[in-house]
Amino acid sequence: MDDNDNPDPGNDFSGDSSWTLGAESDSVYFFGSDKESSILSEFGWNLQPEEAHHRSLEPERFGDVERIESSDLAGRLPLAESSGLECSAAAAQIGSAEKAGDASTSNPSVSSSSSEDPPEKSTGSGGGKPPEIPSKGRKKGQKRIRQPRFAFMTKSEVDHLEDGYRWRKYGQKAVKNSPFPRSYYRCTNSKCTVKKRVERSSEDPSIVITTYEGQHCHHTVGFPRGGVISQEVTFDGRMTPPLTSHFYYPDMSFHREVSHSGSMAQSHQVPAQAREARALAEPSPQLPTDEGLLGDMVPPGMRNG
DNA sequence: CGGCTTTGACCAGCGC
DNA sequence: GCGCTGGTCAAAGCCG
Repeated sequence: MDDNDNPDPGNDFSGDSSWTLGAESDSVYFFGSDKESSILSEFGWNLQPEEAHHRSLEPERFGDVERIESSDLAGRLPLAESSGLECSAAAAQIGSAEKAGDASTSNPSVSSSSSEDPPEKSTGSGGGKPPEIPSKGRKKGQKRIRQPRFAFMTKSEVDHLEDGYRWRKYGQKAVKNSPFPRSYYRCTNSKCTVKKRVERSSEDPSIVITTYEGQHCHHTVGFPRGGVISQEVTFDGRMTPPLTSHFYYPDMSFHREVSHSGSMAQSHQVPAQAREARALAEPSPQLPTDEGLLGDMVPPGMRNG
């Protein structure tokens, strides 16, 4: 996208509103604009510039994350848990609400058009056909539909954090401006379209940036590999280091900072509105542990299990 | 043998 | 229109 030597426009705080606070974040938290301070303070956030900078990631990597205009905030916050939705339907429904500027949540293509649906692989496209068709799987002309994402940073020595779900790696790419490759994972559940990207921060190699896309439509499988809770907690058999993650919930429009010190229940600086939204979506602040790491991370609206 | 990772190639989107 | 980059595919190989 940008040149290596060219300072990332996203990192340029003097730039305009293209900069967003959350790595994955939304247009709500603008840097370098009046919007920023007003909205942040409205949410009860009181970020110092340095802190904000510290929290920020390279936005260019997350530019495709759903953006939520502040005016749309109220409508997006109570992204209710759609417990009854089918896997693909749930994903498609969410996906349909974004990307397109129209943001009309009533997309009739809900059940059929999600390009992220399993059929993409199993049926058509490159799947069973001999390499006759030049296109490698994706239907041509069909827009890739992005599902809501959220990202969080975790100080951890292991790249792939155990989160209770099983993932299949389907790709790895070198990323621009980073010596570390980015890995692409997909949920092994055939009906689940959730993906995640894992990469290390180029600025702080000890930080793992995990980006989830989509919504699980099933429960965790427990902790299959090793049977213990998240690797970073049990790493080396002890609770070291005290993990700190920064969460960015573009869809929820709030951020949460969690200290992993035994319990992950500590939340700081959660905007009041967001807390309200959370309260609406989840009856109990104490999530059942069978949700695994994700259970405590994923905003209620993004879970569907 | 099934599941998973690796890896090179392909494709779409975006900025210039 | 072109080039760059991110994202995905799928064949091949590895491993339990």
